[in-house]
Amino acid sequence: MSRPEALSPARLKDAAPLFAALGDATRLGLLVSLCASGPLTVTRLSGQFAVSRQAITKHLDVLAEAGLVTSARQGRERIWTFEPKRLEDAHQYLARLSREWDVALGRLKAFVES
Amino acid sequence: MSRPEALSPARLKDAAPLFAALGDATRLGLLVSLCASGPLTVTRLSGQFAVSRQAITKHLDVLAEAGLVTSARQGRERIWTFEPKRLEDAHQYLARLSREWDVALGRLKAFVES
DNA sequence: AAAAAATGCAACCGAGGGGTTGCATCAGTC
DNA sequence: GACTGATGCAACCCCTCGGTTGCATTTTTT
Repeated sequence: MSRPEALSPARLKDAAPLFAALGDATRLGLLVSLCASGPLTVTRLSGQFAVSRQAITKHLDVLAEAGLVTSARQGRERIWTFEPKRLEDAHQYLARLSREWDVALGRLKAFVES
Repeated sequence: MSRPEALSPARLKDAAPLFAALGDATRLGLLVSLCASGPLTVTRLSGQFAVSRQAITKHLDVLAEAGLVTSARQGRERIWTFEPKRLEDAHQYLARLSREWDVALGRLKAFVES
């Protein structure tokens, strides 16, 4: 059993694809759009970017694979929706790293003062 | 003037490379090592991973480019140190996105109730 | 001064990422 | 049923990424 805060290699393998999905300006832009304007279709989204609709589709697929968006067919169009859960996961990873660093600093301080 | 919380395209262009640097399991592992064990050299770090020293060097260069680590020559070796500032930046980006979403939800709620 | 350790530099390689274009398909609309 | 709009699918292209190997360079150490 590992503490829930531990940053095990297994956790890293889960975190990496998540951050990778966030590591593209167009994809971040898509998330912002979906956050601000609410659920949208591909064609509507691609109107806001300088790339083709198919390129946007691929980006949305990547975001969906990472769990950052979901989609649902509705008649002849597909609606894409932002999914805040995974964003919280990403936040947790960063918090854990940060905490690990603080702990290390504490150890160093204790060592210097001893 | 844009509010400091706004997620402008300019901010996204800054955030994307940062998240991209975090989007690799080996690089996340390097950050964890540097956090937990304190500043280390390349050879010492590469001992903990299954890839060559040169591969680790490239990863460290990527992390340095993103501002997540710094390095300093010391005699015949180079010491790599974790840099917590940029991690805080990443955290801020996520928080802004999350907040934007909450605002949108609030608007939706107000609309439904009107 | 010679050997050993730590790093730097450069070329190369295969896979995947981001983008495009063209065409097929499917669902409303007149 | 014919037309139009929104997607889906597939092939292709170029370039970056992660990784390798081989060798040069710089500092210690003996």
